[in-house]
Amino acid sequence: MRPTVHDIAASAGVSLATVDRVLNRRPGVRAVTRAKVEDAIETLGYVRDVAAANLAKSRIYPLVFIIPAGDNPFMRGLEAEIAAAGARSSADRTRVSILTVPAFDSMVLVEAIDKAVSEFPSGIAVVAVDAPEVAAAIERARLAGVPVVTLVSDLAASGRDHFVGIDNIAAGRTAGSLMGRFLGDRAGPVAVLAGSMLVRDHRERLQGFIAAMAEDFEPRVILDVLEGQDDPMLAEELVATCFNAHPDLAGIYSLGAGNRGLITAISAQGPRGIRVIAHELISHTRAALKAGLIDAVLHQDAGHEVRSAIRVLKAKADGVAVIEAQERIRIDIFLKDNLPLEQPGDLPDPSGQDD
Amino acid sequence: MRPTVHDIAASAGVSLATVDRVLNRRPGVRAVTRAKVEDAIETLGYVRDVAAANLAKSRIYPLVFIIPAGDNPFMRGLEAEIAAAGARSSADRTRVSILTVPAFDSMVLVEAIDKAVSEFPSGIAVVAVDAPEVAAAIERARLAGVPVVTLVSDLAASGRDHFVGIDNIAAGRTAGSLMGRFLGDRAGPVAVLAGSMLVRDHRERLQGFIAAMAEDFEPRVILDVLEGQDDPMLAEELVATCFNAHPDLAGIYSLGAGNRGLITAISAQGPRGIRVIAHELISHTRAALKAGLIDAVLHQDAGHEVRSAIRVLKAKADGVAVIEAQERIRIDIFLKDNLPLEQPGDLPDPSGQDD
DNA sequence: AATTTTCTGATTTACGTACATCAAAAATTC
DNA sequence: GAATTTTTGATGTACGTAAATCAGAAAATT
Repeated sequence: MRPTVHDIAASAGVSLATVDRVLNRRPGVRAVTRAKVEDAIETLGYVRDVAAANLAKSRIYPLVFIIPAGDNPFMRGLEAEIAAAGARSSADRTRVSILTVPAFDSMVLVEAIDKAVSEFPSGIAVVAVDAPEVAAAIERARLAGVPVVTLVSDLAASGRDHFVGIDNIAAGRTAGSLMGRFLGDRAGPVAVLAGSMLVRDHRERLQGFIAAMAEDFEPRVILDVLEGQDDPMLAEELVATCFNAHPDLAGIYSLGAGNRGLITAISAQGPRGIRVIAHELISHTRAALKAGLIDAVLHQDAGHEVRSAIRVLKAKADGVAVIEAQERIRIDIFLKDNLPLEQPGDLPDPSGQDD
Repeated sequence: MRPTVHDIAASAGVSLATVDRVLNRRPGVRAVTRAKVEDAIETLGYVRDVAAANLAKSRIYPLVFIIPAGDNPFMRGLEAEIAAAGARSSADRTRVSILTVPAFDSMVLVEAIDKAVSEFPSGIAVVAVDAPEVAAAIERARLAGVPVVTLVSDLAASGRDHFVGIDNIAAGRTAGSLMGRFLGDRAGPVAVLAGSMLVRDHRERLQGFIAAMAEDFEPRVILDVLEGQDDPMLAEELVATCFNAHPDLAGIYSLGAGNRGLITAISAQGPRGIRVIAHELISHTRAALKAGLIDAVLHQDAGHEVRSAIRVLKAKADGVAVIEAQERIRIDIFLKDNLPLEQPGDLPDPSGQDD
């Protein structure tokens, strides 16, 4: 049996109340007594029974998720996963709420963070825009004692407690490596379609992609990045223009959420054997993968990210360690041959694959 | 606040004791009264607080893992992950024990299962050999009321409650698809190195590989499968012989655990531009991937599988539902560009990436 | 109607921790 | 050494559920 507070008290030769004072950092314990207790805790290997503690405290963890608004399918899938986690929330003593803010707008995001902090939640998860004022807001949250994790897109030099998301440089490198191999000897330049260079994940993917292409597949021209603002119409227009300007285009890497526009533009072209690698498995990319319009899709599992964010925030709130390996988010690579089954519960988009 | 048993009792107009009898299926409740209580449960949306219940029961879950012995690095990594989960076990009220049995030996496996069942654990996780006698043993476990999950390798038509592992047909298809694309126009046959056709996962990978190659990359000869029994020496010999017999060999798919032998044989050959796809990211395949000897590694995360098996067995023991998406094991695809960092804790092998 | 059997209620203890209160003891200050 | 302050002990209640006991009520049987 694992030791309890009673065992600690007996072993240290003090009362239960004193043990409690030490454990919960309550005042009124002499340093020598505290040391005795901590000694007993150490030697007996006591670990607090969190379930019992939470029961006694009847504690709940209010968590706030701040994510971009708009019709970005990945973000809507993320929102659905957050809601799904919220529906299960009674089981893990957590209550999640969702705040949506306009995409790529750091000032509104800052306001949202400050507002969330003012209600002293147990933790905040935020899809960050990479700007100094956002970092400052997160720093304020930290000072207020509210743990913050960044979700999907990270933030340079901020005090966030943890980043829940994939290694986007590695994702870009992977895309580059696959693109290089898929192209083989085929000549022609490669285009890159992004959402915005204001978000760190897009910048990092681009960086990784260019680096991998340069290292291993030398004489390959990579055209200037097309910024589609994750807007289907704009993305379609940019891609179509690019097709016209470069009849010998060999491949496209779509690293943002402009996939609907991309797919429309490709379909309109007819089969030209262009290699296409995209991000996020949603209904459109899934269909395009099956149809052979897209060769590979890199993916991050929104459900896993949400559950991971919740676990991490709870752990930070309790001041306990997380299982690092469990919280590392994978870069999933999907070909048409390893598509997961579509879940009935998947509303518009999410692919439903997880930890 | 979520409703408690007291609320149910009040709402149904019965006593706490009766509610308890209904909730825990104790005898001595008339059908009409039971209906009243269940009604109240339904309308109030009561869900039992598992933490409090476990506290009251001071219940622990003894779980048994039965895995192959021998120096198969993946299995040793699995064992390490089970041990790691065991070290954390106090937190989740579980106590795991490990039984190792000779690989590919169904009779010994049957004995091990029967022995485990005889001690009435809360659940059993077993790396199955696909044989009828094993299925029968699992059926006996079921009849004894012990939940069973198969781990890594599944079992045809058995009463196992759940399979924790990847979709091996999809894994084989993915390998085929990658192989086809990586080869491009390069001529020459493709070899397949397996461990044993006695385990279902190897059979299914082969099946998927052949199917994908046949469908999408038609005129490509796939040589007869080499069965290396997951033995480094034998595997090396088989591969070397194959090299000699087929100087124009274009690719190798290693779907079992014979990677050390494979890598030795490839290194001995010098650079011949053969495309190699292997399974399981362990120290050898990781090094070979970095060195360019292997092009891609398909992987299943042992840590995730162990945690998933524990979650599922606990859920089955409690008779509650699992989060399906969380328990789906991914097929990880690693290129040299998306290798996860090596964890200091990774003893010989496991790659440490998870849910 | 009397008896037996089956249900139901009331109550208590327990799980491991949190938290509050009040008294007693020890240490500190003057 | 007396007064004060700080530290410690003892005790009780609470969290939500499990499980047991015993008495009493209701139903079924005779």
